[in-house]
Amino acid sequence: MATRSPAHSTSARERRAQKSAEGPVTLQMVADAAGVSASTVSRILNGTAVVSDAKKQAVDEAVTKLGFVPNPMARGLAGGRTLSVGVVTQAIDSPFYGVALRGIEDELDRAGYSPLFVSGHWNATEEARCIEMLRSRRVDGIIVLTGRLSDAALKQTAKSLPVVATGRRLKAANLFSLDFDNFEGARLATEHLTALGHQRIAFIAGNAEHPDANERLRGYRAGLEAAGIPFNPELVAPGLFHEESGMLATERLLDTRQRFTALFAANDQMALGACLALQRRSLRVPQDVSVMGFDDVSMSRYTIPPLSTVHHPAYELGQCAASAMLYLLRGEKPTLSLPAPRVIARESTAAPGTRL
Amino acid sequence: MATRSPAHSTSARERRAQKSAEGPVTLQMVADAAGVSASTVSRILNGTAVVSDAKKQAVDEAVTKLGFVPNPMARGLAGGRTLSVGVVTQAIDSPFYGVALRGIEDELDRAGYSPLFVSGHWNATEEARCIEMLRSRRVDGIIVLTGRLSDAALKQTAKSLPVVATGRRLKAANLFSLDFDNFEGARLATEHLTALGHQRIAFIAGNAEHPDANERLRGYRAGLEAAGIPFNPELVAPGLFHEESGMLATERLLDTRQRFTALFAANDQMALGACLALQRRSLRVPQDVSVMGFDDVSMSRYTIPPLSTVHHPAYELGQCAASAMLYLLRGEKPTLSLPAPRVIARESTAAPGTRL
DNA sequence: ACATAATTTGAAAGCGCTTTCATGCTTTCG
DNA sequence: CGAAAGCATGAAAGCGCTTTCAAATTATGT
Repeated sequence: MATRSPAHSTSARERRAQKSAEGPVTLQMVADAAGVSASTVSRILNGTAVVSDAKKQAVDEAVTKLGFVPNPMARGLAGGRTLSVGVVTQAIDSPFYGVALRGIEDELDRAGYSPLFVSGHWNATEEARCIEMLRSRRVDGIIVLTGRLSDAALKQTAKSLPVVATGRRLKAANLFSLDFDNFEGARLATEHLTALGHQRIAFIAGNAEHPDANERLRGYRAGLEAAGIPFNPELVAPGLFHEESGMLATERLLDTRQRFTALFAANDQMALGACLALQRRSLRVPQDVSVMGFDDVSMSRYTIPPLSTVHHPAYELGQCAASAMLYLLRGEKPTLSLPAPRVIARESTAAPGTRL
Repeated sequence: MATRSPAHSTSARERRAQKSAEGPVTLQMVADAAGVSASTVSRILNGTAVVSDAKKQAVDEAVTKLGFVPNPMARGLAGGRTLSVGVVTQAIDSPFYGVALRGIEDELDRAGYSPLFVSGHWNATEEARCIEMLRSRRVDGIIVLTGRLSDAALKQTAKSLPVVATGRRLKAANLFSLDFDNFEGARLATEHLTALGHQRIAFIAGNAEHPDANERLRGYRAGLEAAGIPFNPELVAPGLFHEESGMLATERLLDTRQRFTALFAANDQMALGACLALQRRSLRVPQDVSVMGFDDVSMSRYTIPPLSTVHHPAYELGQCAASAMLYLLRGEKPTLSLPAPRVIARESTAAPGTRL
């Protein structure tokens, strides 16, 4: 480590001063302290080669004594890895995806990786921008939580970077996809309702461009069919996956004067909005109409009444995605799958009593 | 850029091949393409020095033509900056902090910075670990959203890195703190209740170690006092800021047989739990007891009944914090403050009617 | 016009780490 | 016992960029 010539040492001096104060300990310093070469320290730290126990000991001591922490940027620059994985989420403040992010964070952390979260806001263009940004930050891999990006685009990025995508079902090298069985979940939910005796079940659909939304609609129809109930398009209203839209959809449904004794919303947030709309019309849940949600967002246990819903394992989803990424990064092929959907019957559903 | 000796070019060749395939374009490549030196390109990119228009033109063209994206790691290593700021949040999936994170993300993004989120889980030790981790990643600054870390620790960190902290009020060089007026918010909420005619107002407190919690309790007492209502410790129950604890606290309150016509919870989540507990005891909100929350989490508009609460500007909080960090990074002194608290009267509060 | 100051620009030295490559060693075997 | 092998280790070459330093060029002063 050559010292700069004293003539123009202004910044050099500053930096040095900072260093002696409490500044970054470098590999070289550790090497000096342990009386070995930098290469050896690096080798020990990474377990890249066999090193005599004596030196290993000395280095370990020096590391703890100096409190050495490798500089990830230098490491990344030199080694081509950053120990960070990009996560494209849609909205960091979504009650559902938020917990998935926590799952990712926890799992990645265990392996010494750090997540880099960026939000695509359900917008393909923005998602593409996010991915570009993550690449420029040289993340080691990318996890895409659902979103609107085309499968082709995903496969394309998988050509240069391991990719894990949720909410899709696609096969490609270097790409692992993880899909929750939305169809089955919705079918189960519908079955729960028909088993209770409901015949006229309304449905609030999700955003049509959203892959999950269509699966859930399909599941609803399948559930109906299994119970021998004809599908009535007048009983389904479009929604946007948020409370407000659930409320509006319910009002619209009510206005059509179609009768229904149960209402199944494609997610909990819309179900919540639906409950409010129902209440405003003096309809009681579940006595007058049963309401069923989907996702089992944490808050659903505490709504009034507590919402019956389909459990969608968000945390596990995040964990699995992260875990799969870790496999990919190690060059292995992940073989993971999500828990099957199951309905959580709480108090918003009951056998049809009073009719609408 | 010297080429390695052909003898051991295996990896070099691979890398080169990858490069020509679609790989990372380097500064040097741009320089070559534009017929200038790397230094010049760097200068142009960073606006570090005056460069002739002709060269600037040529470089700009080369950059867009090759689609050059600077490698942030190299940049960080060389320049000592990473264009990233660490954000220690408490739980990435919190309904309140989630939107603050979005505010941070948006604001930082505007300036070309990226946030690095880590969760401290309301645990001082973990927060310290997070900060350590962020330092090791060489973030340019750290934003700490409330949390349990000691002020001293924060000041210490500020000695080597700009720090913006929310939920505190402390002065130090290189450190900016941003505090929402929880006291005033709680006072206002209580005032809202007393103005409605409530005399017996119960309070569900937050976690005692949480700074905000105490301020809110103080505000409650101040509000009571202003209305000439004596403070009754029997009417306050401790909570943990989540739904379950709100529910339990309410049950405990009900069990003491203390009468109250209104219930003020230190946050919306607990208020929600309280509503559920009340409902289970066949107490109607607001006819039998008015319920007031705090935070105005997005979901509160849609609870049954829609929750009266104090608006806590989470998004703005995030934005301000990020903006302040940007100032600090530029070496300027931020002068920002948060909007004042205001109560949002919805349907969970009303004049006392039936008594308990 | 000539010397001197002011500009632009390139060469080169790092930033802190990984990874060859080469070098002394110790080991093994004919 | 000497040659071929095997090991642990260090020196040095980058990774892609920023920033000095000095050289080259141009503008300025007398």
